[in-house]
Amino acid sequence: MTEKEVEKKLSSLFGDDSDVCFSSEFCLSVARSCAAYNLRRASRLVTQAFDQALKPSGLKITQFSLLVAFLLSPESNLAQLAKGLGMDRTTLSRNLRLLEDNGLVRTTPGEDRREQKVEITSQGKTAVLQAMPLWHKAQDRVVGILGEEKWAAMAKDLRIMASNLK
Amino acid sequence: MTEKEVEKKLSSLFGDDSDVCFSSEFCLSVARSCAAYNLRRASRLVTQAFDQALKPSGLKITQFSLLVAFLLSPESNLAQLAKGLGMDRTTLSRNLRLLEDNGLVRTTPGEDRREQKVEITSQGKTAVLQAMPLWHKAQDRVVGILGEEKWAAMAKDLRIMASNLK
DNA sequence: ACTTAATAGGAGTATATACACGCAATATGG
DNA sequence: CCATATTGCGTGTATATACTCCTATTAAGT
Repeated sequence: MTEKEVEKKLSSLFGDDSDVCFSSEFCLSVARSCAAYNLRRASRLVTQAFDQALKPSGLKITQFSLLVAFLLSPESNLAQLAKGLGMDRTTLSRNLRLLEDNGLVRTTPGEDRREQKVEITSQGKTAVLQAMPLWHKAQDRVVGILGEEKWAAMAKDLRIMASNLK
Repeated sequence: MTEKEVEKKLSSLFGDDSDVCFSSEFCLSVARSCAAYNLRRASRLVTQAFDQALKPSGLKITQFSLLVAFLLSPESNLAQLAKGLGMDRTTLSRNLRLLEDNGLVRTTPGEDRREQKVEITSQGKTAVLQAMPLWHKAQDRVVGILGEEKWAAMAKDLRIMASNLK
């Protein structure tokens, strides 16, 4: 089947919409409005900014965030943590193993022997302390783009979106 | 060196701040304000929502976005596209290869024989057409959380952040 | 107590992402 | 014209992410 025949078949299947669908205007409106595209792009760029800033500490922003999360919820098991982080359980497991291999956290079985409890090590604490001023610098830079107020509003809305999708 | 000795060393290195730094209050304020954490979490959850919705089409939201981007900028080479997408050049290359392996796009060398031009195939167009109503459904669901207006404002701010970090 | 849920977590596989490095083609300065 | 710089892109490696299936442990129902 030639390309033109396919085009005709598409037209018969989807009607005149198929032309509209491939128009620059339509594609542009999809790209500009798409929640996933806009969030993912910003997320990529912000992640890069933080990772570059954190480089001297040897941590990536994902790892820094995890360590702070462990400090915040030392009693949680992995599933609870994953839920709070809006992250798949298995993703957390794997990110965790990396931190463990680097000696930043320690995992111990809970009383319920199915559970794993996570403890931050002194090495992990040192890393967080080293990273903290670097984090501040990146945070100031990124937040400075919109200004404190707008960022606070966006952060609030991001949390609302997250809590509605969990 | 025991854990306690490490704690003491940390205190002498960083002063009283090290205690403050590990307090729940402080960690909570970091987690609540961190641009990377908040964006990444929302991005993960929104991505999951779109991926689930798009499942019947066989596309992930990343692939759908790329196809729409190719439709929008058929003249761009990979580096230009990557810049527009706020994505590393090599990431785009690899995501592209996947689409090519699945027959959704075709790459041809440009006149400048260093360049690769990307063309969407008829199979790719069919996939986009199939995915479009599914995308709409996910988009409506996600945007509905905040409402059209707030989402439009957030999308605008996300673009501002992105353009300032590129 | 025994059977059956339900729960906590890991392993296999696949995609998404980026950095460091290297190669080929083009552009540029002399 | 040639040497060098620049540009466009691929590969190797590492991390981040999630889905599907699997095992071990505990909870619940009878």
